[in-house]
Amino acid sequence: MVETTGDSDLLDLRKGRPAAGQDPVKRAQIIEGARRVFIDKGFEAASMNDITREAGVSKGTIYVYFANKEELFEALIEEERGTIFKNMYDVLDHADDLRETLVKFGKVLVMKITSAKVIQAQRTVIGASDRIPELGARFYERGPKRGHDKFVVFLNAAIERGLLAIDDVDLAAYQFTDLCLAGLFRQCIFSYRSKAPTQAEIDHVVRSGVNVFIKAYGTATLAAEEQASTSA
Amino acid sequence: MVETTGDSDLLDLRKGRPAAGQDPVKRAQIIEGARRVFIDKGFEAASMNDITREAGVSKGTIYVYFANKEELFEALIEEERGTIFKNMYDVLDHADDLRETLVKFGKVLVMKITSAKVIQAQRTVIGASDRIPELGARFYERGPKRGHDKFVVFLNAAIERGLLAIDDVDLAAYQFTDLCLAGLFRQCIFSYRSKAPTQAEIDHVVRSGVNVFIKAYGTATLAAEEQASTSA
DNA sequence: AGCAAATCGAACCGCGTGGTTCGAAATATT
DNA sequence: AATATTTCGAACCACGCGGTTCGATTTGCT
Repeated sequence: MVETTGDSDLLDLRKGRPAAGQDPVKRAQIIEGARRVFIDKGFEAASMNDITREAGVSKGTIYVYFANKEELFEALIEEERGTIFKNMYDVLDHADDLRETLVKFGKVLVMKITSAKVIQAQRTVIGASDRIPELGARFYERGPKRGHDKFVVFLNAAIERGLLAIDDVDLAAYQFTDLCLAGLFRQCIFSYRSKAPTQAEIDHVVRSGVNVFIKAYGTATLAAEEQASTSA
Repeated sequence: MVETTGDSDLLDLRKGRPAAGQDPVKRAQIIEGARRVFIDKGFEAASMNDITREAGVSKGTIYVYFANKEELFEALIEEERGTIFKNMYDVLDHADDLRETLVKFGKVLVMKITSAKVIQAQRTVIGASDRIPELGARFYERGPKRGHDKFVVFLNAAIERGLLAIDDVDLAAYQFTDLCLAGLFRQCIFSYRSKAPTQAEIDHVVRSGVNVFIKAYGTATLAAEEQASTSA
């Protein structure tokens, strides 16, 4: 209702000095408090006073660093996204045996995405996506989508090596991801599972997923290579 | 806090006439209002006054039918679940060509699950699942899970007919579902797609998913049958 | 028409909301 | 030590919250 944003923008332009709130430590401290509150209460149920309490920072100070609740929430999600997807796709860079690389990649992927922390974060984002669609879109685009693109590159390389034969690589990449997550993601996100899948479960699902994927897209060349390595 | 449920149950037994709040029309009217408000604002942001307004029913009356906000919300979700999954698995009963049955099933599944309405409902449930895990669990159990079980039965029948060879049928059922949804569900739920997938997209993804599934689990018998029908 | 049941609608409760302000206190910088 | 910058913390705002109550009104049945 109140047009404070426009005013402060004008103030920012008035001087070169950007108002205040530039201490990264304080900023991190606020976001850390915000994380605890937002993640376990959701966007709507969370109150700025809760965050104030949890962060150990005065309300006034928070409003120096973040214009409003929504902006603080977005900053938090941006950070969460970063830590979640960091290093997730490193396995793809090691030119290993194709099957084993897929298995390793699948495991990392499933383990991260279905971990209790990440599921909770995703729930928060999904819940907020209804009222702030751009937030969910940005999360997906800079998170899962970016990883998907890296995986497409990986698949194309495997195709070039004659190991895979895929007509729609983009779709195949999605298929692989969802084969690895088969059932697990939906179960976790709906709280049907109260706990994250065990390592054994993940192993089983991922290995089976890789089998399906290779049976569908693996070439004779790949089969020959695998035959050779097992008989060796 | 207030034990109205137990009391009214006693009252119900006392006379043939059920205490109050038993008019299914009024009840439906309240739930319809609740639907509009809950679905587009989420559980927390929705207010009972909003629902009162939207349903055209007085606050007092609502509290005759539902003990509190949470109970009303649960009743709504229960209803939504029912309408969403109704008739979704009918295609499985028609003993058709296996491949075409899978395609039909996949299409219905994806179309329903990724429709704007259903996505919005799922977001609401997921968002609320953080604070009311049993709600999400119940939704999943009586919705997706129930359908999954039906599909497992279908797959077992196909195995018995010698058309498929599957070691872990339960897992394979999840794999099929997620192959059909490849990428789409996550994109929709995170608002990365602002609109539901087109019919053409669904066709493409489902057909590809079925191909992968059959390449992985189809038997020589199935291949021979398909060969025969195409050459006929 | 008469009666009992259901519904309405408004008021009340205590409390917390997000947002904003501002002087006092603490902290850095010179 | 003096100064400039941040942070604190409390107060204030108008408002809506979920929940509950209750007398007046409407409704439906006999």
